[in-house]
Amino acid sequence: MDAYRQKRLEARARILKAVGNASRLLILEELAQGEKCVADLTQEVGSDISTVSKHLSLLKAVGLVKDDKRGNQVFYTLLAPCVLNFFDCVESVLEARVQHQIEMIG
Amino acid sequence: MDAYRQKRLEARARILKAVGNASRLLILEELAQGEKCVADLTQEVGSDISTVSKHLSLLKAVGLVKDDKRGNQVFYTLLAPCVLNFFDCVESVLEARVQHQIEMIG
DNA sequence: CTCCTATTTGCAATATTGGCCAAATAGACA
DNA sequence: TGTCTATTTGGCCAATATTGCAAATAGGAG
Repeated sequence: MDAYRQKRLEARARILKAVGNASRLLILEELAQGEKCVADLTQEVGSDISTVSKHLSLLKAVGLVKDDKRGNQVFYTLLAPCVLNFFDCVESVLEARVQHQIEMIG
Repeated sequence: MDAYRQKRLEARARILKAVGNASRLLILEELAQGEKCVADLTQEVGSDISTVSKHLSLLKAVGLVKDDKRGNQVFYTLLAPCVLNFFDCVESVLEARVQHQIEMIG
């Protein structure tokens, strides 16, 4: 495999890995409704605020969200609405698997 | 957050996590062209065949691929063509980030 | 059955992740 | 300036993930 393909795969994997975590998935779902500050998201996620902050900085690093500092709060915005399509696809995979399991039983 | 939402997020995250790995991403790209056996995929990935086999069993466990044993070979097939849309979305995120960096420089 | 090939599984080493706590930073406001 | 609030960063630990090697398994051919 050539080095270019390798780099491209790694770049893609980095983004997908960022989405592949329950807490970050929740954050993305929340941000899909509109911008929110770290404290609000922390309320939803239920982890320590420092943990949520790190999740957000990872999402920002891969380009999925952007931040906007206003006063002493930081508001995060979803930059890639297409991640919502991810969710649909993933949902269909889940349903297909359930269907498959039903067939195995029956 | 209610327990149902938690479970749903974890199930989704499990699938997305499976995609968020360069080797598995390569495997999925290869399988998008049609079914392949473990040895063929190993050739592409460049890791040990046991490693590739483990990647495949993970992809199968989350329902993204299925396997079909024929003779002494095992052929894997992509079950969720919609993951290809992931790739488009991820690509657009990558491009947007590059664009953003250009703006920062300029 | 024996041998050969393809794949999977078990194990151990190493790397990465996710979490909390504590400390540092940044901004608002007196 | 000092204090309060919001967020980020650094350190650390436990849990999980990734990998390769070696051994086990499964199927085809002689």
